[in-house]
Amino acid sequence: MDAFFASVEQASKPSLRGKAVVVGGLGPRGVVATASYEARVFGVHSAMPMGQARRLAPNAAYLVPRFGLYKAISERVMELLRALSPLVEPLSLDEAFVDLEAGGAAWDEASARLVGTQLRADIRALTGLTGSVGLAASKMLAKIASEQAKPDGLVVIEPGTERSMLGPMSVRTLPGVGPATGDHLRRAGITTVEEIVEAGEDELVRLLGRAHGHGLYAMALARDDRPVVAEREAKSVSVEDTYDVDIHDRLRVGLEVQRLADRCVRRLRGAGLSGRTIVLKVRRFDFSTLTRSETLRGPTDDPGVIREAAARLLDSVDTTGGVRLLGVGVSGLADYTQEDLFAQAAGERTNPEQRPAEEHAVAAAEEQPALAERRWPAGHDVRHAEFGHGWVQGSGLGRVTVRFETPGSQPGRVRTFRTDDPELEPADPLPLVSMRPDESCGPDGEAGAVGLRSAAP
DNA sequence: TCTGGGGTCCTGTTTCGC
DNA sequence: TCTGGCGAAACAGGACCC
Repeated sequence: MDAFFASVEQASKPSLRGKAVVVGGLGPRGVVATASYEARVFGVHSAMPMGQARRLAPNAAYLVPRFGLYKAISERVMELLRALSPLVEPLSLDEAFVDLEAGGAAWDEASARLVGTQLRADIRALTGLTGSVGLAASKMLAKIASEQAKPDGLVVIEPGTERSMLGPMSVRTLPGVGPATGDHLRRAGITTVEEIVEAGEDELVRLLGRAHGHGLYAMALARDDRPVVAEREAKSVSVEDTYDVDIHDRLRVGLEVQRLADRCVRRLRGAGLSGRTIVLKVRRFDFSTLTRSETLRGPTDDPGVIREAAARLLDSVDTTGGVRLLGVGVSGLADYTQEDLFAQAAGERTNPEQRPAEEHAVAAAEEQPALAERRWPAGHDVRHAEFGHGWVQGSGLGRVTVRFETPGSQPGRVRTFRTDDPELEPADPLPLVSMRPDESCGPDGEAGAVGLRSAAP
């Protein structure tokens, strides 16, 4: 489901359908998460600085992402996939591999095509969104097929045709070849997949190192026997913040690191995990990034222990000149168990009486009272006592502008209120698909990328 | 008003324990 | 007791992905 976030926003906001929509961070250092196809026409694409996007498409709608809503929709689609096979490997909220052979859902090209077509119809009926399907004998090829299929299509790569299809394609088509590797290969005179094959495995290993070299050579030959893995356990948990302006005050840097450590602990505990290695990440004013890590004697989820480790790590970092980003992470994860207590004792940190106070501190660090404009993030749903359901078009200077419409309605009218208007309150998103089956509310031209893996006959 | 946030994997180097 | 060697962890950085 490519342009997934933008598609969801268009589906839930009738006035945005057919229009340029950009979802991403709206602060001075935000970047584009997803641009609708209409916005891409202006040259806007993901990972682009928001400021640049605004220059290219000044009249687009700019919205903050609503992960909760995207996640809920994603889960419904994943359920559809799991009905096809127990082997479903989500890559992100909007993409997954399905091993159709393992599920017995398909065994040859014809049956796979049928399953793919039905799946796309089901996704549309269930969510009102369109998804694309790529069918092939391996994960790599299914992924390439799904890229070709979007928007709103289905592509099959037939066994036997893989090599000739890949040959003329850019090396950048292959998963794992980004800007750096692409440049590296280009300097060696390699720009297409068949040139990788011609260069030979030894040359690739020489250029890129063992793992990457071998892997890429195999990919170029369309050899990929990586299995679809249903449940992969998380290996790390981290949080990070980029600040609107660089932080110079060392004291403030320390405080932010503590806040991040607490947030990280909340996520860790929410997932029922603890971890052994604490990682501090610092991006300095000049965008140079460094990490410092420390490994404890055993896994912990104790906020005091993690805060102190992060603080120690910060001691070894020079922050003169200012920092633009700070992050705290935990890796070396373990399921949260009793032996934690032992680990903490071994880590000679916390005394038990301290713990309740720390728990309290973590709870109290819950999101701070928001600023007036922060209460009305662009794109979020609201309800007005008189005018009903709508969404925030923009806010500032004590005013908030709301468009009153719902997924099933006609494009609605806009009204402006004071940010402290008592009749206005935040609301939950409405379902995208209305109960009436004859009411179509598909977003326009949205692409999907559900990679499917089918059996080679 | 250039460059997010949350991850994974790999590599080269250093450290540590036996 | 000193030293060397070796392998496993730890550590730091970088590339990549969505």
